[in-house]
Amino acid sequence: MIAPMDARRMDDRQGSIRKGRKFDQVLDGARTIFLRDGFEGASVDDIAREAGVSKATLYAYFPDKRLLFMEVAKGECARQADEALQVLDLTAPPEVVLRGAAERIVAFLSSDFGQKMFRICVAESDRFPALGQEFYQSGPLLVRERLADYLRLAVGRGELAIDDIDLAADQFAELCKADLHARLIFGIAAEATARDARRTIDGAVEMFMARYGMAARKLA
Amino acid sequence: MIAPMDARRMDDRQGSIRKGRKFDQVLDGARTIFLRDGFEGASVDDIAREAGVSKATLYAYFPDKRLLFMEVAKGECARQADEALQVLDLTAPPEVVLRGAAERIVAFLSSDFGQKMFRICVAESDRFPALGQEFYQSGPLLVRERLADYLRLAVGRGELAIDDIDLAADQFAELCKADLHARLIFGIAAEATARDARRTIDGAVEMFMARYGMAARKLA
DNA sequence: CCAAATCTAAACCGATTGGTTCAGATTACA
DNA sequence: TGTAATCTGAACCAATCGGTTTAGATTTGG
Repeated sequence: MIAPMDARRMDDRQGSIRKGRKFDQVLDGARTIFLRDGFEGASVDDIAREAGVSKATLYAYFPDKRLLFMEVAKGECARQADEALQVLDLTAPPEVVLRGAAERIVAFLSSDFGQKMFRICVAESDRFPALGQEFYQSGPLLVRERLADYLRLAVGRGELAIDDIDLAADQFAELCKADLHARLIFGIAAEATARDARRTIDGAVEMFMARYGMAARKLA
Repeated sequence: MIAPMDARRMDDRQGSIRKGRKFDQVLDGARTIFLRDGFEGASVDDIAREAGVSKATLYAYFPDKRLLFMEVAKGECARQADEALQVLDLTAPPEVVLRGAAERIVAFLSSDFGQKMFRICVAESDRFPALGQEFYQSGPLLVRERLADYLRLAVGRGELAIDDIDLAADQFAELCKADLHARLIFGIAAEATARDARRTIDGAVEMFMARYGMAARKLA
């Protein structure tokens, strides 16, 4: 039951709203409960209990439930994005880079955190617009931008032929969901088997290369 | 304020649980409120008021809120699916058939109903598993099956070359979401412009044909 | 026209919620 | 040490919720 709060004691404490010493406890507890029960489903009392903090303290840090959730979501998405899209050798052939990217995307979609956060943000994003936008920007949009950066690189190298880079990036990300995402999100499958993942990833890479690889250009 | 309840007075009244004359009123009211407020967000009192019916009557038809929502979702999804995937000339060239299918898929994703139902089902599908499964079966799965049927046809005709038909169908459906679905779902864009829709649809058809069209086979 | 089926309105229940308040304990800091 | 900041715990609030009950009105069909 010991929360892993290692290297984040005095880092991102810029213009935030914290005042005291139990800031991290609150955030950790909130993350646990929100991920377990969703946004509406999570009660503030539960969060305070899990955090080992009085409700008064919690409300001293975060003026309301939404702000608290936003903070949790923001931090966690940034963390996931950082540690996911780091170690990719962008000089490798497109098939290799794309496969690596696909593996990371699939891993995120399949993860417990990815699924629950997606669910919550989708659910709440019309009565709570700021949340949807925040998630979109630090999720799908970020992935698209990184992918687009690489695609531009590969096009410059003559490895790929793409006119609408943004569209291509979105298409690839979307292909990585095929058959997997819906089954997970709607609870048809509890988790993605390695076989399913491989099938989707292979399919995505092959399709992308068929469309944008240089081999196809011989026909044009 | 007159609900359009035309040709469904004495049709699907098989083994259901109705007893009286205000069945349709309840369902119509429930649909309105559920679509406006979501599942958790909708209060049974609101539904009864909108339906012009007492709460006691409502509970005489539907033992609880979930059953009521399931009935609404089931009926509405079936209706949408029927009227959407009907008028397609399957003998036309693949580019044409696929474009037609893509247009319908995009239209559904962009529709108010499509968005709200998706949101609700995603949100509720882990604390309410039957709902997620019901939606998956009468939504994504149904689309995939119809698409797969057509693809098999086209492959038999020698117009396409596909080994994993189910995967191809999923890929196509997924490509139709590129850049559109996320922006709508997370409230970045209020609605899809005709230009955006065309871009996504063209992109999906071109990519699919590049991968599975007969032209590509010349290389293998 | 009467009796059975259906519907109504409103009161009611127990539970839960997000959020507030406050007197007093604990901590940090100088 | 002393004082200011921080934290506690529990009581409290108003509101909302899904669902039940009941006594009586309305409709239906024979």
